[in-house]
Amino acid sequence: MAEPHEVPPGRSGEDGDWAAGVARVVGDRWSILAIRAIFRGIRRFDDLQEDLGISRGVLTDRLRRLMDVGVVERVPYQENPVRYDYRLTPKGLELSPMIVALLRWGSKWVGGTQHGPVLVHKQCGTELEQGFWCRTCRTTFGPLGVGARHE
Amino acid sequence: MAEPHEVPPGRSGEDGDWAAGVARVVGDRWSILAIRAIFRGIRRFDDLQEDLGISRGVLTDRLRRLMDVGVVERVPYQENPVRYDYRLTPKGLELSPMIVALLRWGSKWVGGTQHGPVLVHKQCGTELEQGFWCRTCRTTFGPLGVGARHE
DNA sequence: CGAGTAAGTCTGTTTTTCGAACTCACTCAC
DNA sequence: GTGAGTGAGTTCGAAAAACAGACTTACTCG
Repeated sequence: MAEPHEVPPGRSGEDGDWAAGVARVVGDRWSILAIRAIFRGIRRFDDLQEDLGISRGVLTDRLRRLMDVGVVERVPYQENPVRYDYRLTPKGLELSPMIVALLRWGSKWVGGTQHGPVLVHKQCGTELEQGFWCRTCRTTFGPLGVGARHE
Repeated sequence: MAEPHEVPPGRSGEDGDWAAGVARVVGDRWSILAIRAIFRGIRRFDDLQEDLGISRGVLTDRLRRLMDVGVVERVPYQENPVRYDYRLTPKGLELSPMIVALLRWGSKWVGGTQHGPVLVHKQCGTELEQGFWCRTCRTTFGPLGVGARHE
């Protein structure tokens, strides 16, 4: 397997905004794990804290950061006293291809013997494949079929 | 848009190995950026250091870590003195769906006005789509079509 | 009243991260 | 054969972030 040089030319340093924005989301271990936890339906501060095994201060900070970036939102589910649900915004929900890619990669390469849950097409139960799809050629393809074009 | 609860049941804390393994790869801002840089063809220590704008000590550490995990390998391209190319292993190359997902998400949501390079199907130049593919139904689908099955 | 719950904040200690300078082993130009 | 350059690191002290766990606030329920 060769490396696909052609993916994105230019210096990484140039897109400081890309790096800055994306790093705030996947730039540390807790952010992705938190997104994954919310993605799977855990919504409250204490539940997240216990599920992740993260210190409360750091969780506060990460959630605040994810809200700043607009990936997570906090909606009150009661007043007096105010209590919140954390949920993914549409922007956050669109991270799912990334989460799924990570989940699949993890279960293939770091799972050891016990594989985690297998992801399937809900309608028919077939194990899903994730890949790139060309609408014109009506075909799927892997990493080596990817090129880049500048706009 | 609703949250897809059904993705992975169980506690996040249970899969300590998943988290541990995966966190070593995407668990900090430099690892993903380094993988992305190598993915795009940057291979040498000094080039990586300049491209990423990372401190040398941290780069040394990250590369070592990625080698430990087996995502990156170091191959000598000369002796006397020994000098190395860093490249992705097959395991590392298979992170490309994740990288691509991140690239696309980033260019949609954090790019601002200037969009980065558009990823295309190399054979025909059509902008690629990334999604989930069901071999049985011969169809692509989005995050809400994903379910989970335990093995 | 006392216990419980939810969502944090606060504190002092350990870990990471940082930039910048330094090392080592070699090559190439003069 | 001396001086400059290169590639791949290592070492240093200072600054930032992460940690566990106790505390706070504001309610409700028995």
